[in-house]
Amino acid sequence: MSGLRSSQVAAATGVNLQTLRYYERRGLLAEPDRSLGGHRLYPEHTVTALKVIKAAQRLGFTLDEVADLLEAGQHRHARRQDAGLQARARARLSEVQAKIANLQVIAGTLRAAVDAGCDDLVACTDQPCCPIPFATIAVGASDADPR
Amino acid sequence: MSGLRSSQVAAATGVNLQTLRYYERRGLLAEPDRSLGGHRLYPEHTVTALKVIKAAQRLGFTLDEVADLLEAGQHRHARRQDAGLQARARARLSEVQAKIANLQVIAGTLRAAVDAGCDDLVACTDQPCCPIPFATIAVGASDADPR
DNA sequence: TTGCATCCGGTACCTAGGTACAGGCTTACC
DNA sequence: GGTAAGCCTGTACCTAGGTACCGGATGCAA
Repeated sequence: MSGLRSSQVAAATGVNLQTLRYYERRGLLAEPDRSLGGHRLYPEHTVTALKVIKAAQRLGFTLDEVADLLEAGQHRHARRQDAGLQARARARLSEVQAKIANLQVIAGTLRAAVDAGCDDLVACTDQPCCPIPFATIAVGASDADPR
Repeated sequence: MSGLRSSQVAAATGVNLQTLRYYERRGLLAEPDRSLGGHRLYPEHTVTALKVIKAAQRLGFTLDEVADLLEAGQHRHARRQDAGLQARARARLSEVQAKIANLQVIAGTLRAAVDAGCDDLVACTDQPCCPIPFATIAVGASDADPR
């Protein structure tokens, strides 16, 4: 009985060895078979699974969401209405679009600050000669992920 | 001798009371005067300062950067070449633009996934009939803030 | 002066996604 | 069989930006 050793999987995917175990704890990776001595022996498709996980992360899904999506893919029947990749992708898409819109507002403000030549946050805020309303700017348009 | 009590400042700015002390520890707020019993008495302009801090945060600056910017605004001479608001705003602007570009790639991919009707991450990855290359998608275009 | 709301400092905890370390066992190769 | 590399579990730590809790002190009004 054979399989990939954890360092091989790590090397093949660029994922840290500790992270592999972390994903296992989080339920993203199935528990692999073990050697007689207790060492993990991964099946080949684990490499694919990790690539999928990383791709989904790059699309902005959290690890919890990725776990749900993988789960939903397994037993397709008896799953919640909005658990499918379709619905999640649509929801995620509108989040990403909202984020883009926020960032465009922010970019516009930064450009204005540069163009106006402001060089002191507090002075600009106190005096109305500065065109940038620092005290009230872009409320609710946080750069941070709002999820 | 008077001034605003911490709860008044908190209420006026929507900032948590603990956060006020946190900002003081981080050097974002000057240490205020105290009552005889040791209670903080804030000057009026602290409210403005907090609004500025929150605005700068919304523009995507970290608290460390905000502290630097406030510092730089105080003693304008003898400061580093790139410490000014101008330079920082320019740098931040290009970061924001890069982030927008990344998100646009991600949005495009999500749209493709929705249009193609994929509903199973792993199946889509294994079979080449799916137009979405989950295993190789948008490498380096993480949604996470790359700073 | 009593009573209650507020504030104090210090410390611990939270999210998200990992990463590192310690001490001991296993595997592989010569 | 020896030995070095690799792997095991468990636990602690990291970033960033806060938030919560505790026991005790203070402020203020009646």
